[in-house]
Amino acid sequence: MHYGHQARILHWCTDQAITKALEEMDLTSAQGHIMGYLSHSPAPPCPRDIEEAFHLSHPTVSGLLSRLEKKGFVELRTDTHDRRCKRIYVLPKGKECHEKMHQTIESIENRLVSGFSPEEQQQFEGFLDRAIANMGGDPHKSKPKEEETP
Amino acid sequence: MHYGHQARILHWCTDQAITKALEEMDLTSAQGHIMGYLSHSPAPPCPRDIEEAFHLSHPTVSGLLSRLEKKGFVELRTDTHDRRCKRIYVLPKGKECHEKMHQTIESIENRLVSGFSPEEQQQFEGFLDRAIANMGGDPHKSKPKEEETP
DNA sequence: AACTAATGAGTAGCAAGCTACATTTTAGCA
DNA sequence: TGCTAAAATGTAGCTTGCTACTCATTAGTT
Repeated sequence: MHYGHQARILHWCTDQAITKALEEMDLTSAQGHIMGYLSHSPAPPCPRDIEEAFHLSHPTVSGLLSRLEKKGFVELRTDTHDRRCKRIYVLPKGKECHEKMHQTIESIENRLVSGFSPEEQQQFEGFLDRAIANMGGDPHKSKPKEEETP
Repeated sequence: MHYGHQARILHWCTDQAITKALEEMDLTSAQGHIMGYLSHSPAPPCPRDIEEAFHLSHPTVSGLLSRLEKKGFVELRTDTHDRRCKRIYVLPKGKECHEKMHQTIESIENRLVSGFSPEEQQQFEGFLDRAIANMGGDPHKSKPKEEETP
C-alpha cells in the first residue's frame, strides 16, 4: 500500500541512471530527453510541440532551449511563415550524440525489467497503464479521437 | 518498452493529485510529505533524519523546513545535548492537518490501484520492487542489518 | 589537555519545474 | 479595412532539487 512512493522511487533511480549516462555528453536528464525527441522529429519543431510532448510549461521549455542553444546543441530561428513561432534546428554537435543517447535509453529500459519474463513485462506494462489511467492519465495522450465527432 | 516513461508519468499524475488535495491546507506536495513524516515520529527528529528518510540533500531540507517554519507549521530548536543538532517540533497549526493528510494519501493510494484484484495489487507491488532493485534500489532502505556484525 | 576527525547545519549559485503577466504576431469578423 | 480575439513566445518571481563550500560543535587520539 505505497505504490505512489514506489513510483516516486522508481522514477528517481531511473533518472539517476540517465543523468549519470548523459553527463559525459554535457547534457542533463531533461536536456537529453529533449535531444532524443528532436532526433526523431522529421521537421524542426517549435517550442510548443515540446511543451505538449513532455507536458511542460512555456517557461520551462524556454529555459531548457536557451541552455541547449548556449551550449551549441541547437539553434532557434524564427519561422518564415509565422513570425510568432520559433523553429528548433539541431546543430552538428547535437547530431553527434543521437546514437549514444538512443543506446543509453534502451539499455536503461532493458535493465529496468531484467529478470522479468516476457509475460511479466507485459503484465507490468499493463499495470502501469491502468494505474496511470486511474490517476487521470497522461493529459496529452488521452484525447486522440476528439476530431471525429464534429 | 517504455517503463521509464510510464514511471515518470505515474509519478507525475500522482503528485498532481497530492498537490491539488494539499493546496487548501497551504502546503505543497514536498512540504506535505514532510508533515506526514513528522506526524508519525515518536520524538522530534532532526533535519538529518528527514534527509535520510526522503534521500534529499542538506540544502533542500534546510529550505523546506525554513518555509514550513515561516508558515507556522513547525518550530526548530537547538538540541540541548548536542548543540549541532536542531530538533523539529510540530506546532498546533501543523497538528491540525495530520488526519486530513493521512486520509488524502490513503485515498490516493487506493485510487491508484482501483480495479486491481488483491492478487494483481500484490503482483504490481512485486514488479515495482523488482524494477527498483534492478535500477540500484532505494539507497537509504537497503542497508538495515549492518549493525549486527561488529 | 590539546589537536584533529567527523558530524550537523547553513549559504551561494545553478537547473528545472511552476503561475501570472507582458509582448508580438496572426486570424477572424464587422 | 480596422478592431478584437487567439496563439506563440518571453520575463519575473516562486519552490524544489542539486553540488560545493563554510562554520560550529562534538568525538577521538595522542
